[in-house]
Amino acid sequence: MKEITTQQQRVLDCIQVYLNKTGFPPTRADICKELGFKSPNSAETHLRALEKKGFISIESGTSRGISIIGGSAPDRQVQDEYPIIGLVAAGSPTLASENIESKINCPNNFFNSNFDYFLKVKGLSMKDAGIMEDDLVAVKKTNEVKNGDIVIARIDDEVTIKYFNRKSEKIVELQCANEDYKDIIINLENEDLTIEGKSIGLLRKN
Amino acid sequence: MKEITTQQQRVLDCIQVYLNKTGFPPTRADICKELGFKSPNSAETHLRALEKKGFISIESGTSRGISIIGGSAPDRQVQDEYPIIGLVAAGSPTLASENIESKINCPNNFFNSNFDYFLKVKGLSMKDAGIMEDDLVAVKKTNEVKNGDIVIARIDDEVTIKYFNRKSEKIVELQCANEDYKDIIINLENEDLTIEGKSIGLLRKN
DNA sequence: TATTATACTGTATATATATTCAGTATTTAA
DNA sequence: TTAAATACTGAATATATATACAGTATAATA
Repeated sequence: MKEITTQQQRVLDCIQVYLNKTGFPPTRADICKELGFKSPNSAETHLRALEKKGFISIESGTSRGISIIGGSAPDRQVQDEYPIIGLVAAGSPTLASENIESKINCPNNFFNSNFDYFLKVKGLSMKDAGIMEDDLVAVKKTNEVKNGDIVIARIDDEVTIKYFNRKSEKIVELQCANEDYKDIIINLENEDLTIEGKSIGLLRKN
Repeated sequence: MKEITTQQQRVLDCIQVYLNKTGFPPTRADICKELGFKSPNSAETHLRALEKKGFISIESGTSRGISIIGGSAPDRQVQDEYPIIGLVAAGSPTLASENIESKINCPNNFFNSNFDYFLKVKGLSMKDAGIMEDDLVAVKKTNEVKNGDIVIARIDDEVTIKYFNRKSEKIVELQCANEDYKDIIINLENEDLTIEGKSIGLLRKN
C-alpha cells in the first residue's frame, strides 16, 4: 500500500463516516459538502488517487460505486443466493432462468463441499435414502462421480436423481432407493447419459 | 416488526447479498435483474412495503439510498450460530454446553419458522419420514404441538424423535416411521412426558 | 528544467436512477 | 362485497450523479 496524503486520508475517513452514518457510500457532491470543496472534481481526483493507491475501488458508471478495500472486510461468512430448480424435463438448460422456481440464501460453506443449486425432488424413487418429495437436494455440478454417489442424471431430456453404479465400461446402472421403483440400466452405446452433478447435501422445510 | 412475505424476504436478502458483494446498496434496476422482475416499479413497491414494515429505510431522492434496519448498523443480519445437539440421555438440560457437539452458521430465516438448535439423529425409527442416521433436525423449542407433528420428546430421561399423536386426554402415542420399530404409548397418569420441541426442518450433509 | 503528483475552482453533459402514473390480477381483511 | 395489500408489466420523466474538459497553483521528482 502506497503512501496516503493528508487530504486523501480525510476523503477516505469521510467515506467511512458516511458509510457508518447512512449505510451507503457518498457521492462526489456529498464529499465536497462534508469537506468544504466547491467543485465535484476535487472529490473526483482524490477518489482516483485513492483508487490508484489501492485504498478504494470505484465501479465505473455507477452512482455511489465506492467501496473501501481491505481494513473492514473481516472474516465475515460469505452468503450467497442459490437457485431452486425443479426436476426439469425437455432438455432446457438446467440453470436457465425459466427453471428457477425460487432462490434461497445460504452460507457458501454450509455443506461439506461447495455447490451450485438446489434441486426440488419429485417422486419417491429415493425414499429409502431419505430423500422425499419436495426435498431440496444441494447439487454440485460435476461429471466426476463414483459408484454409490447420488447423482443427478439426464437421459434423453429427462432428469432424474439416483444412485450411480458403473457396471462395466459400457453399462451404467441408475439405482433407486425404493423397491417399488425399477432401476435404470443404461447402455452407453445406445443411449445418451449426462451426469449433471451429484448430491452433496439435503434441505427439508416442514 | 410486522410479518414479511416471501417476495419481500427475497428482496431484503437480495439487498444484503448485493451489499456484501459490492459494498453499496442496489438500484431498483439491480434488484429487478437479480430477481427477474421486468419493471423497476416491482422493486419500488417491494421496497416501499419493506420500508413501511420497518425492515429498511429509504432516503428520498437519493440513488442507492437503501439501508437495512435492525441487527447492527454496519454489518450483518440474518446470520446466527446454532448448536448441534446429540440425542441426549440422562436428563441433563438439552442445551447444556457439554451436549453441544458442534455449531453451525445458518441464516435465521432459513426455514419457514425460526428454531433453536439442530438435533443429530441416532437410529432409524423415523426412516420412512426421510429422517436418517446423523441427519440434523432443526428443532423449535415449544410444547405447543399438534397431531402429526414430528416432535422431540423426553420420557424418563430419554430423548427421542417421533410423530406426535394424542389419542385421548391421558394417552399420547409417539409413532415411529419404520415398521421395524414399535410405537410408544404413554399414559400421562403413570409416566412423565416432556415435549422439548418440534421439527421444522432437516439438514443432511453427505 | 521539464515532468509529475497534489490540490483546487468552475462549467457542462450524458446517463444512471428514483419515482410517478396507468394498468392487470390475485389474495386477504373488514 | 367492497377495500386494501400483494405482485406484477410498461412507459415516461425529472433529477441525481459520474465524469470529462478547461483552467490555476504549489511542491516534489528526475
